Amino acid sequence: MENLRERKKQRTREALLRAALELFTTRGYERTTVDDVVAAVDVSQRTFFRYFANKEEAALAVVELAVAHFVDAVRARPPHEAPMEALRQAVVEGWDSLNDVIESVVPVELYLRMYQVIESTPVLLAAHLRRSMEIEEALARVIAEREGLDVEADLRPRLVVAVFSGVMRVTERQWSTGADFGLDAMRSLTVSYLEQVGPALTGDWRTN
Amino acid sequence: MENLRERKKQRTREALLRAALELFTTRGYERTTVDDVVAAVDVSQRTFFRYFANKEEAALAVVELAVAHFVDAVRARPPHEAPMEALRQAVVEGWDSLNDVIESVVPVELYLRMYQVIESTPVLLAAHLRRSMEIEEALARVIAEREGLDVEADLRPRLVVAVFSGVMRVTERQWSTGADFGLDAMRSLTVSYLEQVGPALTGDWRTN
DNA sequence: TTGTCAATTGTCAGTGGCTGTCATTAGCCT
DNA sequence: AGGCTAATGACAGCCACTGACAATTGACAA
Repeated sequence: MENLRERKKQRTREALLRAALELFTTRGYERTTVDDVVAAVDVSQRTFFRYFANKEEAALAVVELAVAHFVDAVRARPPHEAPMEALRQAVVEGWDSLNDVIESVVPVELYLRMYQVIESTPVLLAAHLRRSMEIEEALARVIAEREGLDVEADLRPRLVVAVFSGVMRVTERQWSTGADFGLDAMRSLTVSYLEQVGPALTGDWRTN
Repeated sequence: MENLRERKKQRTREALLRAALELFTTRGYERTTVDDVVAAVDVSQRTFFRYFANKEEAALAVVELAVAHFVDAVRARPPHEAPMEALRQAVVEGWDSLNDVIESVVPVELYLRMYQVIESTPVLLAAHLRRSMEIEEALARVIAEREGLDVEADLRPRLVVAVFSGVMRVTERQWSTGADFGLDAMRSLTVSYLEQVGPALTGDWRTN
């Protein structure tokens, strides 16, 4: 952010993002045209598509931030932790700092509302899931490196990550459709869901 | 298929599907326009959109068939089996009959090629993943009913299904990018991946 | 068989996402 | 100040998709 030029670009991007999020969360994603967004910022439509590859990208930009934060948290975990435990801890502890990370870009409240829009808009949910798959691949490589394994040769890294992500997705969904929709609620939900994974996989559901 | 009218509709739909699949698998999904497809069948573009909600739906139609077959297989599992085992058996055994199910609509070879197109086309992969989520919800309800539980109250049904689906997705990906791309290869891959889930979740990766 | 009704299809016009191209503007640097 | 380059705008065009209405075609009874 040395140049005036750079600062201006930054400001344009942020303005577009804010306007998009505001419109998406109020009017809905589908019922908001790109023209609506650019009109609010007073730039040409072409400019929008120079900052965002497509409409989806603008909608998912904030989530991307949170995701990157989580991946970093996993990388920062002490190497002696077992893979599953490292993932679990990264989520639980990463939640504390997440608030600040998001707030530095947009109001957390806007982030939360956008999350609900994503979960309830088919095309956005689809894009979100695909992106999650890419993250899974990245996480698998992190885990593999921690354990000194080859991702291509050993199935386990991708498997733990897949299982973990599966649980997280169920949690997310429950969270986004539930009553208590805040960051704290998400953390406690995460913990209780992860606790139930073991029991759910064992054969005897009747004994407890 | 009583009426001539009904038969004609059926034929039009099949013709569109075949043409679409053929073009998607040879020219690629993105580089095939709907106009290309309708030109091959000689109907209006509007007609295409009367049979398929969108371009994606045509691309995913065959996979949908396989998915439905699998869900039925789960429903048919004996009630005394543990949830995870029922899911596992449904996949493994369902594979035998899958060949016939698919062949009754399109050549299996076309199905397999289409599968690779889906996995390698971002927008199709995204749509496929979203659809998988809906299937997961359906499966969770099946499992819950088998066990006499309330899906909303007990977390475990959704959790097993999520874990299982996560593993299946990893398997699919490996399969679609691997060398041996046939139905038999998929079954053996599935088995070996599911065997590794247990080991992957335990903490001690070094002891075996 | 024919006439009427309903379902299927075609045509057309239009919207919205997205891209390539080229001219214009605006910050940068000597 | 003036030339260079990056950012933007303006415009034309492609493609997916939709609504509306007219034309066609099978169904079915008189």
